[in-house]
Amino acid sequence: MSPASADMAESLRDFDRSLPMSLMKAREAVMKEFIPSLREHNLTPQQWRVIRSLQQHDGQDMGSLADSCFLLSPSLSRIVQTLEGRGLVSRRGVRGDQRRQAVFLSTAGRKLFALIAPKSAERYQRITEKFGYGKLELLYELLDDLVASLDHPE
Amino acid sequence: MSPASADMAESLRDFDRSLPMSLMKAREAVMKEFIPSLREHNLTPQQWRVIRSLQQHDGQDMGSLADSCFLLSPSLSRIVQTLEGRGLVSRRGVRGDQRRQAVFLSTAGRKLFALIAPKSAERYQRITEKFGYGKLELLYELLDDLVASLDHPE
DNA sequence: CTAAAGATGTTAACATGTTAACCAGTTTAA
DNA sequence: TTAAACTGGTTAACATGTTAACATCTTTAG
Repeated sequence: MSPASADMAESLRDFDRSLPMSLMKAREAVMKEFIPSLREHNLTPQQWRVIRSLQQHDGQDMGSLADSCFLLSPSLSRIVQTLEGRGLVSRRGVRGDQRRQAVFLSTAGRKLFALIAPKSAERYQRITEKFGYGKLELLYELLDDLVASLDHPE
Repeated sequence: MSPASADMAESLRDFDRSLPMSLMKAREAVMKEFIPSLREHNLTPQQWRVIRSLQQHDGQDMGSLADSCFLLSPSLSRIVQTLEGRGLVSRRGVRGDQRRQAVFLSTAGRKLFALIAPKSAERYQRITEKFGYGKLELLYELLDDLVASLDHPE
């Protein structure tokens, strides 16, 4: 093997220690706690994010819903269509701007939220206990800090 | 609004503060630093993970490759097929066990790695500087710790 | 007022995530 | 030894991630 390629291999972090990888693994581990109860109700994590967001602010348009759920518009379009097909949400044009569509949680959607939310809260509680409240807060801070550091390239 | 649903909404963390969400946002922010240089060479982050892993341990079989890249087998199957089609990797049956396929980086694959790796290392360097080495190490520790906490449910 | 620019969403196309089903080769146990 | 169980890997089907193209409606510049 040439010295050049050996040097380059070493200049990269160990494979199992790359930052995106570690963040992904942590996210997977956390999600694993929530996904089973969502699957019982045939919901994906993304669909659940949309429902949760609507529960807090009903009638958001697609744009703000995409922002609050951290989803790209194409994904959100499909997800809302699916939820609409299942009767969990409905849409209505916004008067005054015919481009906008406001999305509303249906009664069935609200019922489903009420069914899942307690379990979800319980899982959070368990994670907080297992990991430690202080460390969890520290982790949130570091993550926010990291995003802020990278958001301002100048 | 009924008191019950209000309570449930409050019992969940603020929407923009859920743990999987924060981890995902941080990962997105970090990936944003690397994706452009990968896209210049028509590589996805996952394809790059496979190439990096092979650069370190050439000739891994699909199973260990999936483990080291943190990919599920179906995803890896497709990715290796794509890379094979582009002539970046090749496969060979393992003598002694006709189920296993060993994957090797081709000369073209090694060349591509050598082209991208320095930029990638440079990005890591920039991230470390912007965020701070100490905080980065602390973050790694917390993430590992979190995964370990959740891996042992008992 | 009207054409250009901008905003809001959707569709298309391709890659990955995820679960289940499946196939072929290997190991194990009766 | 041979059928059952296991292992390594692929394929299928559906949902999402991602970029680009597009259709509409709205605003704005001239």
